Amino acid sequence: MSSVTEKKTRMPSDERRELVLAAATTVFGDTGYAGTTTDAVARASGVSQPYVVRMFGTKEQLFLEVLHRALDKLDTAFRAAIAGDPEVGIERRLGLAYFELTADRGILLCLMHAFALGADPVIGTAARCGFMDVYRLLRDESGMSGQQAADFLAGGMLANVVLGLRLFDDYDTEPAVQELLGTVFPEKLDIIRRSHPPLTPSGPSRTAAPGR
Amino acid sequence: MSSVTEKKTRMPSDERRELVLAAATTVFGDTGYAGTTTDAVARASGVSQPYVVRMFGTKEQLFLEVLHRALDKLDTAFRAAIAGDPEVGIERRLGLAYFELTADRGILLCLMHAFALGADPVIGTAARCGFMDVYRLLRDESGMSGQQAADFLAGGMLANVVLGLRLFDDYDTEPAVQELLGTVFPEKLDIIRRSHPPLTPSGPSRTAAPGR
DNA sequence: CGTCGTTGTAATCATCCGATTACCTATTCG
DNA sequence: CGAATAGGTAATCGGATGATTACAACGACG
Repeated sequence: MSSVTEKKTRMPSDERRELVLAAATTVFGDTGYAGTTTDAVARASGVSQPYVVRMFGTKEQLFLEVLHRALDKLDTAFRAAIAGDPEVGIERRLGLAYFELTADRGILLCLMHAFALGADPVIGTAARCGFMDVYRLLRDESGMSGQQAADFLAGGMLANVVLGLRLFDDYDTEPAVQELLGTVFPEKLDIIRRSHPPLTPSGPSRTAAPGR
Repeated sequence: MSSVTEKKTRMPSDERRELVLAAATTVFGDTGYAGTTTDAVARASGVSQPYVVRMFGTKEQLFLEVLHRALDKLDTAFRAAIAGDPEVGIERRLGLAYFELTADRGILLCLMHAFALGADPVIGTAARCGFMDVYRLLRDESGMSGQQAADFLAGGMLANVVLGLRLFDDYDTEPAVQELLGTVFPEKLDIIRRSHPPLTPSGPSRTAAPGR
């Protein structure tokens, strides 16, 4: 079995940690917090299940790190947009920043899953704080009014739902889906579409790793 | 132990079934599909765990029934709003209908959970169909344009997130929360607030039932 | 009354899954 | 080199959980 990426030398642990976090983001995004097993994260990362647990201590803490990472990326993207070219309207700048985030489904889907778990004492608290931080960022540093910020957030939430529902999978067969997606993503629709290929029954094959 | 609702006579099974569905809606809303156990649903319903399974066959089928019930209530409420007083603008009529639905957190939260599970072959399919049915209803039978319908949906999604996050719990302590909620729920804010009391650490005590 | 379908439960099973333990291997440092 | 530390896995455990089975209580009907 000669994989192309076969390595004799060991990967630095920081790098491996980030790799696991990225894989965990994808898996948690697809199956939610309670619905994903640490083993699934391990397989998606190419490491063993006990190692995932030992790296993060707990599945809950792993999810919290995934959540913080996602919120960080959102924060970074929005701040860059706010500091961007003032010739372009702020809403469009933010919208384009959001579009770039959709390239990684997991980031936005993990946020949605967290936003639906407000009743959880730990995850809910973190999610509330993160959400309000985003709102405050939009309202206080983008020059938007509270109403504008809320409207922008609302559009983002609809976009998240569209991603979570995998509506793109029905784009070709459902006219109403085409119309809706056209208004939710008025720009770059074809690009987003290409980065969200339909889910084949067997799933888009990632690198296979032996089971538990 | 003389409970007030102590009954000698047996409850009709249709009624009991609806009771279990309502309880399941609340529990699934709080902890999501994968995160809730059939035992939790049973305890919230006051019946035994095996009975819940036997009534619905499978946890998955139970959730599907909960989902359909929620979509039905949404459909019914929106159709009533569409047929309502034309003196009032359609958006306000629909908004008020949505407000009434918030009285039962579970309905909207179950929808959100389902909307985030698009990758699930069974639940995802049902969720996509239900969501698009709602969109088509708004676009085709309310007189709204596709853009209006999408905007209304976006506002609804933000409202759902606000409910899922339990932002009302922080209303008194966070000024930004007050401002945001004021713009998300421009009407009846105090009424919604009263129907969404903060979650005490031990949880708002429902009727206790013996564990498994 | 007796029997039969319906409504419901207690006990239990088989599986899954997060976590722990014990162990192995690479790398660093004296 | 040789010991020590960090990176990593195989094996396994214990509890949770969805589902099944066997059985009990109720109620209608002859």
